[in-house]
Order: sequence, then structure tokens, then C-alpha cells
Amino acid sequence: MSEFIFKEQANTSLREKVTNDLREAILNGDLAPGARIKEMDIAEQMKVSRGPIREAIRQLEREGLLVSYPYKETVVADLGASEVQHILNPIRFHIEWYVVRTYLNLMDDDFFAKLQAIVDDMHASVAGGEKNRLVDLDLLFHHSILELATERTVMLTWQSIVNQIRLHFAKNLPFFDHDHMASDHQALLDAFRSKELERIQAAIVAHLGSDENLLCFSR
Amino acid sequence: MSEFIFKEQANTSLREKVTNDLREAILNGDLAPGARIKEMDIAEQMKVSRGPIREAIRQLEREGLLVSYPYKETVVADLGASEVQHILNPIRFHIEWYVVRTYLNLMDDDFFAKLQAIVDDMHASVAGGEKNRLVDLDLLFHHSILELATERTVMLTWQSIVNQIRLHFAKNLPFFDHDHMASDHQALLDAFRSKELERIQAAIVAHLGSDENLLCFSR
DNA sequence: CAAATAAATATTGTTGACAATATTCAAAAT
DNA sequence: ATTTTGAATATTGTCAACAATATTTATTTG
Repeated sequence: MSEFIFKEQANTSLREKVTNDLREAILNGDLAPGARIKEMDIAEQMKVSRGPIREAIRQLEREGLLVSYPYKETVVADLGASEVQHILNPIRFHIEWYVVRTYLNLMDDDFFAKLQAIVDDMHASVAGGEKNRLVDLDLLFHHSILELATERTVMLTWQSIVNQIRLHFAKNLPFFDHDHMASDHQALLDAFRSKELERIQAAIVAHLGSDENLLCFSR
Repeated sequence: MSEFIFKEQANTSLREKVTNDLREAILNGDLAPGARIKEMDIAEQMKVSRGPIREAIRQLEREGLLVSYPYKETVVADLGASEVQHILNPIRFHIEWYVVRTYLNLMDDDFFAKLQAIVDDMHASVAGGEKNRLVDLDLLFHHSILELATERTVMLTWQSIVNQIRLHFAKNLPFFDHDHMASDHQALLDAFRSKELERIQAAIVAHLGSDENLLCFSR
């Protein structure tokens, strides 16, 4: 057989689509924090049975987007800014810094080009006022970095926090300096290109570490 | 109505019991890393239908104990020691250090007594050769600390890694110095009692931070 | 005999019905 | 009027049957 002409057809189960759609609705704000999730409602709107819905709920619960009270109800989670600042962002920082310093040698021209394309798109999004796209690109940038790692735990941990970060963005995006968001990632990329660990660390700290919660790692 | 005489009856769904039993089996080693999980097998052994089993699988997947390949199979996850060292333990460190420095004022005599009882039990477990109990007590010690925090994210993050830590323990316990495990926690507790932040930080670093991955935080 | 094809089996994915639990609302009692 | 009780309703939890997909085995074909 000829090989690798076509990309493998994604075998997405209904459950997976439901999970994605539900997550999207939460991050959109269509389902605001505190909103109750009624299985039957969702099932009817999506024209599927409750089975896949329930499985999706279990998954989103573990992603921190839903909170479920047995035999009672499940509601959309709320998230304080301080939790992002003191807990989630430091974890992001830690993982990313680990991956970067461990897999720096895997960063080649192709990789840099890919990141540069994302940053360029970010600038375009800012200019065009496409705020949601800006968030997607921001997280895609970081996702691309984490893809360098082979450890399953890296992606697993990322997935356990990334959607809470998205929720935070959705809530607070209006208060962010969008220009700064784009140029910040350019600075990160430039630091990667230099391959100087200290400069890279400083860039990541500047990007993720707030002044209130300064982190310094050695090695 | 009279009040607070009886403890609230735990309303555990079947799904929850299944989740706990499955998790237990994995951590016991009854289901070793790589072992395939056949829904029907489990369902028949537990005498329940596949519904709750599938929901439990989704949950344990997000806890990092199972890996699921759609339409194919789900297997018990494997975990490298380096992932614990470089990713999970640093996250533990971060959360615990955040909670301790933030909620230090909540540590009262009752709290210390509770931790002391756990440490005493640890020593007893070492003497009695009850290794699994030692692990439980170790993690209970840290869980008790995290309970000081009110942020939902703290427990959520802990839950997303604690069972992987347990899996790591189950795999490597024979190579640990059990005496040292117990006395290490006594040192932590003594540091808490002193309420000196620098001493506490040093104790946590000594406990969780390896020399290869030294962490230092300010504030 | 080796490779391709097709039938048979095993396993996961989905559904709709039924059971258990919680909530709401109206009637009764104090 | 307030509380208590109990029926009615809504919602979540569980199940067993059916559908879709993957794997294995047997069969054919060159």
C-alpha cells in the first residue's frame, strides 16, 4: 500500500463530540458559571441519548469546568482570578519551563517557523479585533511547545488546567492588553531562538509569573 | 429539629463505588500497568451494568490511571519515575507551599494534634511492616494540609495527581527508606509548629524537591 | 505457501425504558 | 400563620438490548 498520503480519519465518538460542544458552550459563556446542567435538556438539544452526555460530564468535571453533586445536580464551575494567579499559572510555568529546558535541542527552524506563524496570526487578530481567536492562538502557542515532550503526564496535566485558563480568559479578556499579549509571545519566541536558558527563563517568568508570586528555579 | 447528632449519610452512587474499586485494584497492582480493561469483564465481576463502569473509566482517565483508545480499548496507565520527579512532585511542592504560606494562621493546636497523630501512626506502621498503610498515612498527611485551603482548585489539582503518586509509590515502595519517610514528616510538622516561613519552605523542599530539580520561590 | 478476502466473534458505543432520589406544591394539622 | 405531611413532578442513576467498530479466524485465491 502507498503510505502517508492521507491523514488518518479521526474516529470521534459521539461522546467526544458532546464533550467538545459542551466545553465550547461553557467557554463561550453560553453556559455561565453557576448554570445548571440538565442532562435531558442537553440530550434533547443535541439529539442524543443521555449516556454520552453523562460520560462527557464526568470528563468535564475532572477538567474543572463542571461541579457535580450526586443525585442532585451538576453546575458550571466558577473560578477566581486568584486561583489562576496562585495555582494554575504557576503550574503552567513549571511545566513549560521543564519542557523548554529539557527539549531545547528539539527546537529547529521548522518549529520556530510554526511559532512565528502563530505570533503573526496573533498580531493580525489584535488588528482585526478577533478576541476569541487571540485566546486560541495564545494557548496554541503554548500547546505547541508542550508537544515537544514525550511524557504523557505533560499533556495530561496541561489538559487538566488549560480549559480553566480558557474560562479565565473568557471572563477577563476585556481587561487584558491585547497588543501586549501578542508582543509578549514574540519575546518568548525570540528568547527560544537565542537558546540561552537564562534569557528563556526570564521570558517565561515575565509571561506567566506575576510579581506577587515570583518563581525562580535552578537547572 | 435537633442538630448535628448524626453524620450525614453518604449518598454514594454505584458509579462512585465502581470508580473507587477500580482505582483500588489499579493501585493494589491487581490491574498492572498495560493491563486491558474490558468493560464487560468488570461489569460481570462487580455485578453491575456497563453504564457506571464507563463513567468510572472517563473519570480515571482524567486521573491519569487509565488510557483509552476510542473504539479499541482502554488500558492501565504506566508512569515513569522521571515524570513523578520532574512534573508531579514539583506541582505537589507548589500547591503545598502555596497553601502553607497562605493559611499558616489557620494552623492551631487541633491541627497540629491531628498531624502528630498521623505521624505517630506512620512510625507504628513502619514498625509493624504495614507498607500500604504507610503510603495512605503519608498522603493523608499532605491531604490534611491542603484541606486548609478554600479554593476548589487546590483539591481538584491534588486529585488530578495524587493517584498517580500512589501508583508510583505502589511501584517503588520497596526501594524507599521507610524510617526516613516517617521522620521526614515529623520534621515537616515541627517546622509548621515553629511558624517560621523560611524553615517551613526548607522542610518542604527537603521533602519534595530533589536535588536535580531544586525549586526556590519567594514570598 | 503467502497474501488477500470474507465470515465469525469480541468489544466498544449508543439508546430508550425503568428505578431511585430530590424537589415542588398543595393539603392538613397545630 | 407556620409547620408538617404527603402526593405529584422533575431529575439523576441504572439497566439491558441493540448498533457500530475492531479483531480474530477461516477461506479463498494467486
